[in-house]
Amino acid sequence: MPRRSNTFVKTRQDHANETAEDYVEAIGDILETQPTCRVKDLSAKMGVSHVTVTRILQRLSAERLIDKDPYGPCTLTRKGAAMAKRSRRRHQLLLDFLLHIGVPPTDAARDAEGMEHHVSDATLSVMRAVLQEDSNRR
Amino acid sequence: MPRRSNTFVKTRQDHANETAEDYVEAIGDILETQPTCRVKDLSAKMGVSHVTVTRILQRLSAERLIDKDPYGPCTLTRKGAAMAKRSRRRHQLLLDFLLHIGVPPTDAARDAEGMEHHVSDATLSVMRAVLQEDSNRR
DNA sequence: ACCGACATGTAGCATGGGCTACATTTTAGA
DNA sequence: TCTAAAATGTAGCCCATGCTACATGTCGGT
Repeated sequence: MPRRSNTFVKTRQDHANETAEDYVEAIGDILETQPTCRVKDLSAKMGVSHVTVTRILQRLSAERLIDKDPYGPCTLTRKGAAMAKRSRRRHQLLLDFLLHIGVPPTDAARDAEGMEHHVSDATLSVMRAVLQEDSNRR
Repeated sequence: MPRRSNTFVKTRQDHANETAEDYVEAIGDILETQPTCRVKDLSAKMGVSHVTVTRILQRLSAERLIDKDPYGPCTLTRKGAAMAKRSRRRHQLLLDFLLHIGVPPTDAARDAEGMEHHVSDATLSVMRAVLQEDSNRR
């Protein structure tokens, strides 16, 4: 996924980080609705094979974002939980904003997923401000 | 780049399409400011090595998005120009919207780059509507 | 006309994320 | 308890995108 201009060069590392955020967030979501998060839960949620999930979980584990034993469920470390929380907030704010300006829920949900990793803090702040302003107004 | 939930599974194909759009749009941009678009122009603009550009241009050529001879400059085919135009509009609309709601120009530019491929037509329509509405209002 | 500098192409490697096929472990039910 | 099904892991493949190092083509100036 290339980026234009001298302002920003996207590396594989960035890419891997996005994936990490996606998975950590997904794990967080799952752990809110059920006691454990298993490979099969993630493969269902992410729409990929269990093999892909397994490999990615190995990386997350190496990066100390999750704890996981072979054949066991996974849990978030403090670090992982923090990342999940940040990611979740960002995601939620984006979704709220899209809904607020009138995007149909289905599209808003999909777009929020995709845009999540590409929205700067500056833009998020503006979105938050717009939401607050308009909620005060009524 | 994984996607969540049953609603959407991102494939390698999607990925390649994004890259194609990015490059075709970049070629279009370059051809507006200079008579020819060369590999080195693209590698500078995209921030990658000339090798990466060369390989991607081969794919674009195979897909009939560009015309290119070895060691020569590249031009957009009708198909490529159409894709570039669509991409450009989308990009511009997104950028205008971000600026409109008050995102600082530098951040807006970066975010528009990243979000471009993740914003649905539904959301773009809403953004267009917001822009028009507010321009009428004043 | 040639030669050197620059542009472009090619070989070959890495990494990430996708898969199928097969191996192993867990676990539930007979 | 023991065995079959389900879950997970491993081997090994594909493709996209990134790179460096090296090979080849182009072009301008002497």
